[in-house]
Amino acid sequence: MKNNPSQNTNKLVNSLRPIKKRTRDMEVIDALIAMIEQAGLKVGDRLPTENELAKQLEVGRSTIREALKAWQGMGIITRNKGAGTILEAEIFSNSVFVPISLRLEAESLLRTHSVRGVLEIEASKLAAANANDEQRKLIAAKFDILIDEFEKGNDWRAADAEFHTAINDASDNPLFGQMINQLHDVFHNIYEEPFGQAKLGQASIPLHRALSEAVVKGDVDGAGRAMQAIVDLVQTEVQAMINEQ
Amino acid sequence: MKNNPSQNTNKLVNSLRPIKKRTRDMEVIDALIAMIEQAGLKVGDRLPTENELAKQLEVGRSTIREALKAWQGMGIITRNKGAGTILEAEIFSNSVFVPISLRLEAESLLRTHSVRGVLEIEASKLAAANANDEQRKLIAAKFDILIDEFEKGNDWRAADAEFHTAINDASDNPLFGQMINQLHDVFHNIYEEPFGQAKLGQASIPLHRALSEAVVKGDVDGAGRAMQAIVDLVQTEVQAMINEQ
DNA sequence: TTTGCATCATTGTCAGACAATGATATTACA
DNA sequence: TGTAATATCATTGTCTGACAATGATGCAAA
Repeated sequence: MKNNPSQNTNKLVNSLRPIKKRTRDMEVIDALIAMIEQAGLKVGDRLPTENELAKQLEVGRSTIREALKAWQGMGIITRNKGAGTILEAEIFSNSVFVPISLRLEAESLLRTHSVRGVLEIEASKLAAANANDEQRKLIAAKFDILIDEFEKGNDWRAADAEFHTAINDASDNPLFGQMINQLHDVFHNIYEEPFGQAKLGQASIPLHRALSEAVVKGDVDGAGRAMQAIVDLVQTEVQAMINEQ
Repeated sequence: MKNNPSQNTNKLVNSLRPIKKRTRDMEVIDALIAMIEQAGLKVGDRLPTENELAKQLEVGRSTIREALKAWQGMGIITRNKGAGTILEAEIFSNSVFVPISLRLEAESLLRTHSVRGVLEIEASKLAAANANDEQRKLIAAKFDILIDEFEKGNDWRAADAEFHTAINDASDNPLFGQMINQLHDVFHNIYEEPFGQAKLGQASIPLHRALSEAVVKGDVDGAGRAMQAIVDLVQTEVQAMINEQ
């Protein structure tokens, strides 16, 4: 083996970062983000039509369409033939999107639930530690609503979601809430397909009292244990449902 | 207020699920998935050209392009002008995508790291509990490589990634590994932009020995503690880097 | 062995046309 | 007057054909 320059050049090359290729529709995306920020468009608002955008940005309509298609794939917008294009998610100039793919199977029910459980337990502990007075009051109030709906025999799922959202918001790390919500959606997408819409978690509602109280009084370990108990109970429900099937 | 039917209809309506609108490019996507599964295409393989796909599926090329654009937005494929379209992620007929949005800022560094930390700690504990002999051997071997590279002063980041991947794989829940990897990517995307490519985590490498040993010998609590120590150390590094800046 | 060049294949962009559909206004009818 | 059917329009979905821009490949030249 002779004197080989490739080793040296490799080290040099490794210190380089790939040059970003900027295609036209990336610039369209940037322009759209700027437009949305400047116009103050909120979730649910309608975007300008494709033709308007094309004329304004001086590009072809197909280019606009391809850019919008990428956003549609990421769930940022929805498009309706005959109607228009609706903004579905908050978007900022420095946003980054992380797509995670899952396979929809019975087993992934347990998997998503167990990952979500880990995150929710941590978020509960953080909430117990970090929540301010206002947030603690909100959590207590959401719990009252939840237990009220539950005891009246109403559909408590919306109240349950609000209760958990209040806790996740109080964790001081919005990423927990985001990921938990996404996993929640996936979870329900999975089990509603093959299993119909069972009210999973019914038995765990009474356990929420301990969670609420622990978070409100700042008992970090207690919050963790309470949430753990809820997660465990739901898991046995899921397991039973899978076995039945 | 007269007899109002909306209350009753609401209850009925709530039990319905939205009908999925099937547009043409969704069917193109389905056909593509079937094609990829049937042809056994792997990550890194090239897809047929747009013209071929259009002719084969008897749709216009623009329809093919829009379908591919959606996949591109989700990171499933990359497309290169002049070259072709490359498969970048495994894809299955029952995959579902979870997009998560983050803002690129210093604080989200800490946030992503803390969420990732929670997941990695749990994955380490699961690995200690569930790994089979083969996986334990692999983890030990990956650790040897890592420490070797580290002591030689080489770039240890690839070895580090392989070590953690071995642990995550042994957790028996692939979702942990998936989400951890995605967060890892986000983390590095964020900090490489404003901070250059610092070798974050350098000081934590020696701590990996305790983690490796605990996982290999099945010490669940020990694995959790070791991973927690690593996470904490990296967090202080990140915090210091942010403060410096 | 490397460099420069010609050629080809492939994706990117554009324009124009028509179809399909949702929203809205108008009309007909009870 | 209120409701249902209808007509009209705006908007997205799809197709066709064309050309531009670029990466890959093979060949010749240095």
